[in-house]
Amino acid sequence: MAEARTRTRRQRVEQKEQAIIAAAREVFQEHGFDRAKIAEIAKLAGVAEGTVYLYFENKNALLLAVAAEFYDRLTRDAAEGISDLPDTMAKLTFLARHHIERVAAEWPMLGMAMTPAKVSDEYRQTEEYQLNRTYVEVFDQVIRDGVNRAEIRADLPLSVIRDLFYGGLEYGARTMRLRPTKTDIDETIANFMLILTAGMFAYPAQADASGGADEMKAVVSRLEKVAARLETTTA
Amino acid sequence: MAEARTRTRRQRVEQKEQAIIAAAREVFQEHGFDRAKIAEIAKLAGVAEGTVYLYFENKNALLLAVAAEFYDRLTRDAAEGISDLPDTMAKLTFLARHHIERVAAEWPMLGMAMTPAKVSDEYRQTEEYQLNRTYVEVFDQVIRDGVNRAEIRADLPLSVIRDLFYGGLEYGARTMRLRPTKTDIDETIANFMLILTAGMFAYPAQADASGGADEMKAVVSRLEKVAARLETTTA
DNA sequence: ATATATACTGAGTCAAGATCATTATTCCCG
DNA sequence: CGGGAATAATGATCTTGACTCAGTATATAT
Repeated sequence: MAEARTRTRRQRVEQKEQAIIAAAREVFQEHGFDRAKIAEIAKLAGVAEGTVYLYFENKNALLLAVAAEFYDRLTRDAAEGISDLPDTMAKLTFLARHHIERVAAEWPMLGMAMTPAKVSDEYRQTEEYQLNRTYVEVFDQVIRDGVNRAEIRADLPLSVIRDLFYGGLEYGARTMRLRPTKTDIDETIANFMLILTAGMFAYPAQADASGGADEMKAVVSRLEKVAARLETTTA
Repeated sequence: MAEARTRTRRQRVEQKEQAIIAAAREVFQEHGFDRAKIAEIAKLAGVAEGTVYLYFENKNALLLAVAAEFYDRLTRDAAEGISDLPDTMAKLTFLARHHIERVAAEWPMLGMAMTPAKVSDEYRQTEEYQLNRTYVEVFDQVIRDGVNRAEIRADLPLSVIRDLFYGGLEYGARTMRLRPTKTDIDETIANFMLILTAGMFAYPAQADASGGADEMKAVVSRLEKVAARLETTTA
């Protein structure tokens, strides 16, 4: 009896917490962190301003709660998405696409929260760090597996691979967001993976067994696109 | 005479502006943007709080002025540093080192200023964008040269290469900053370049029989000419 | 020397995050 | 039930810091 009532009370409390988080997500999404006002969040959640501070220490903690939900989904979906894929290449391609799509959608809001301003040990004790670490662990495991399966070179530090992968994706997502003409996400990811797998240099290692036919096709294709664009622009 | 007096007045004014910028740099450096107080900057610069607003529209404009100085140095040093280097590999290695060292030193302060919060066309009209674009142009030119010299694959969009390079470096710099044990910068850069040049996959490098190599060069050459013309026309 | 223009000042305004004394609600038990 | 203890919620109030502006000082021109 007391059990049941306590539970319903806790449920009510948790429901209110969820309402606040949901309101915060919406307001952060619309205005960005700095311009979002606690007053608006409170109003949208149907509580008084002071109530927000009963549930969250401050505005940052509120952002963090929103980020935590986001990361949970992100991590779960990443782990789920790669589970049935056959090899490292397929897994990484999936992760790249998954990341770029999610990040493109929510980075404007979350970037602030997740970009570490602190230093060293201090940062490692933040919740941001833990969230990020859990997420990135999915990627790390793919790479470790890849090394074991002899699909990935064993002489590269995992951290360098990881930084290149996610750093490149973050910038790539930004570029896509800023481009007026929509860039093709599949093509971007394909090129991204191509560099990571085969390198960008034109050294002998570049070509596959087919004697460079694929690359030739790619170049010709780009040539045609550029030429076409040149015609329309100057015409 | 009037000339001279006008000049000395302007000099005084510019000197004061410099004093404010210098003070701002110091205070931003110490506390980060959000926690930096205009009051402290004004005091350090030896002017009243209101005076700061005669020189800069607001706190953001002040940060931007600091960023502009930083980018000017950064761009100049980058262009200078690569001028005598023999090939693309050497140039990129230099740029990577140069970037990671500078960014590691000042990103905590400047990251906020230079990370675009806005979207699309709006962002392109900001000064941040122009500063960044000028800096990155040095890199872009290295890549274009590399393609012309057949050192870089011609089938990759420049933007993807650029995003991977600078995105990877930004994350790499962050990792080095956060690592308690100092990681070796030379080793990190070497690994970074290794992935970018040769890829991280363990596939056997299948050398290209030179069949088709000449044709490829010819196509690439034509492509680049067309692309160059396109750029000058639309720029 | 005086008038005009230019530069500077810092007390005051305002917005928004955070606090806390007060009020409302829920729960427990006689 | 009913009253009182615990818990939850409120919003007026406080605080901080970016920004303004009416007034003052300094420089320039005639």
